[in-house]
Amino acid sequence: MNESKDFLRKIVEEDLASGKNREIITRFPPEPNGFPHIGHAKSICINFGIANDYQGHCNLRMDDTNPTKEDTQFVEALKDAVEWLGFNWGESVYFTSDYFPKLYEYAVELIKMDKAYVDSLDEEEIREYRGTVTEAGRRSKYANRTVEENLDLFERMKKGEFKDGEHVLRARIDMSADNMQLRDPLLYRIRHADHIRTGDEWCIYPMYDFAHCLSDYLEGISHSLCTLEFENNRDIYNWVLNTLGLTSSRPYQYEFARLGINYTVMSKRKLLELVKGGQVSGWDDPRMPTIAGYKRRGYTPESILTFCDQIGIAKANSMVDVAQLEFCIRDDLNTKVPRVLCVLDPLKVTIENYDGFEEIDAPYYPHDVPKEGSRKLPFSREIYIERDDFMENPPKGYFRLTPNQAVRLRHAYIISCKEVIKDSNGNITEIKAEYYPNSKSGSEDTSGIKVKSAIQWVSATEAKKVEVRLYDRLFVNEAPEGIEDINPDSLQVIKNALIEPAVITEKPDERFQFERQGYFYADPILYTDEKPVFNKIVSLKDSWAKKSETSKPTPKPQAKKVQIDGEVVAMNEAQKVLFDKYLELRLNSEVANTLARDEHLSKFYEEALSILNSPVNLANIVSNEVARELKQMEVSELKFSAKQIAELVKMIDNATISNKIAKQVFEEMVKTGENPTQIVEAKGLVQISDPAKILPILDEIIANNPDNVAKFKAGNTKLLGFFVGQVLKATKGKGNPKVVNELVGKRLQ
RNA sequence: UGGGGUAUGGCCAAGCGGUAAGGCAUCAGUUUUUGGUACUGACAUUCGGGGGUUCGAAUCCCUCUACCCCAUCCA
Repeated sequence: MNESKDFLRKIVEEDLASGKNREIITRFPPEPNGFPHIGHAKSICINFGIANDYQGHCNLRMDDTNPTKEDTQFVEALKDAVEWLGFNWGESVYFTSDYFPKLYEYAVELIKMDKAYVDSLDEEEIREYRGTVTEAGRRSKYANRTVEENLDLFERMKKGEFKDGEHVLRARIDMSADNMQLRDPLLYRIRHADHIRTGDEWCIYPMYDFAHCLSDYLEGISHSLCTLEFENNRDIYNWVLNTLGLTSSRPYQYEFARLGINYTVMSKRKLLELVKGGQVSGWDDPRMPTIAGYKRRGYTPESILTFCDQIGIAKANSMVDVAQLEFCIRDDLNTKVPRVLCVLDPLKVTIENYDGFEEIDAPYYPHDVPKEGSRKLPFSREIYIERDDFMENPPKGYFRLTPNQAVRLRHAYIISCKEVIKDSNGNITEIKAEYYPNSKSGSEDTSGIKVKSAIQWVSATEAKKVEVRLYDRLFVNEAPEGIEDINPDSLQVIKNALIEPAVITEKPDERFQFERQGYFYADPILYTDEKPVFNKIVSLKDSWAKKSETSKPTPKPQAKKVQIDGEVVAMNEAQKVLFDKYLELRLNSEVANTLARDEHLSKFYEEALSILNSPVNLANIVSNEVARELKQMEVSELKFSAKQIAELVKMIDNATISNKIAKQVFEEMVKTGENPTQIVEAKGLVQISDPAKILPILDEIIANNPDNVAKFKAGNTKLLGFFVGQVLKATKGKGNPKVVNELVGKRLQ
């Protein structure tokens, strides 16, 4: 289906193909300090999904290195979430705390290597000494303690001889590193606190940067996949493993963008605020973006999985539209759940010409859902319909019941309105109606009456009273900051909705479509037969509601953003001299500019120029191709020389090869450092300019692509490139593109 | 501001020098006893802006701009 793979899977496939890894082991490493949300679901899908795809394994690991924040209720929630989503972590759940003894040993090892030291600055001093993003930091005076002192101090830290914050263990890296994370990062801190698993066994705890890479290593993780904000931490990740010499079959870290959804908050801190502040009923409130919330609301694991699959994996920060998630759950439930009739806001209808009672056999599933099953729908003289489904003065385009418009009762008869009863305030309290006896739904309908819609209804005496909870988005703002953006109407509890009896007595499912309204879920906690409670999972799409909305205020003005160009740094004297000289050599000013501003490039260019007097072509290839290579390495590391470039350009100049071939040759030179002439000879890359040789190839291509020929002739000139490309491909790049171009143009005129 | 990232339709997202995939949303139309579903069609002459290289650039080079991350004893 979808052939394109995400960049992580590409990396994995390359590593497998190159033999770097034999087995793919990933891990999902949450900190048990909150309930997992849909962002975690994305991470779970990535880590478990990739492991599954490549017959590997994914560890579930609780990253429990901070005893003051973690709690066992969260480890349970995490396990629930993974399990509910359908993934299997195998034998056991891992805990970073299981590695505390090993981690301690590694720390001692670093101290012995003099790569770590005990610092005794206080918190504020440490911050101060770290410097800022623009200023280098300076090393603490404690950094020059001897290895013996450090060993002693660290051991005493472990023994509990010091108070919280008195000392920390730090890596000795570089206090002036551009990457702030490398400014002697903390490895261990003292925390006299009870840990959820180790209790009071430890009073020093490893920091994330130290514990994570080593835990990965210890578990034999091959690919450590995390979110973008850890990009800066990758350097320490590598430093720790490299410094400890843990380099064979070690893990590597790759980062992807975390999930953002509009009208939703996704940080654990903010979610915790909602829970603590009582804005929601708990972590599993159906309005919460937590896995527990979605589960409680009635989302299926499949729908979440599909969603994660649809949004893709990339490195660009993005904000996914909630509509995408809603689509996934609708799409899933559409083919799965029974349709039933429920009236949320009942309006009484008395069918004056109907006496008696009957049970109508009604299928649970519509014609387009291939599932079997039906129930009995009681029908009688008094029924209830949705208040919205009657209008005394309807707008045009209204399909439901009006004084002049009949409507079908779904699965039952067609009725028309005879009289509207109102109370003293003018509110409609009842409709007197008539039914058409020969209009019964199905083959029995011989009435010939055409109605515009069918509406839901329930029989007054048989209907069951149910509570229905309607949820709207928790926030009114597309990018909510916090509780100030909360939607005051996100929860609407309807105490007296009426539902057909089969739903309660037969219980054909726990999820239903209430016809014409949406999908609903029997609340797994509150639901009882005496007092049924349903959560709305999601509305059905409603093109009528959209149409009848008061004309939208936003046709959006949106002028195109004017982009202001910044100042370009001026050239210095030497550069200016070069620039002028290059202009005199008739170089394009942009090329001259590129060359003049880069010392290495200009030197390289001058050297090549001294060998071959072809200033323009040399300049072009140096400022483009050579510049690319020089971005990644020093001149001295280049495998090719200026002399070879001159040789290459010479072949372009005398038309032995085309620019296209030159690129191919250049690539080879980059890899092997071979002489261009040799490459051309060895590969037979001399270009073909003879039309007599090209024409037959072109004609064959034309014959094989009649569609594209037609399109081209119809004016789609973009296809010129297609034909040229095809010919070039057929000649393995040797066709002279200029000639080919001309020929295609002529041939297809 | 130093460093590290990222920019492709309203929202995601493929694409890696040769015809701008796909999904969501939107808009039309067909089917429909759910204003649902399904189906059909429309929806980027252009890839953050500007230059350059090339027969040909979203893709290569130069440059500018915008946004995100890093200065927790959090992860």
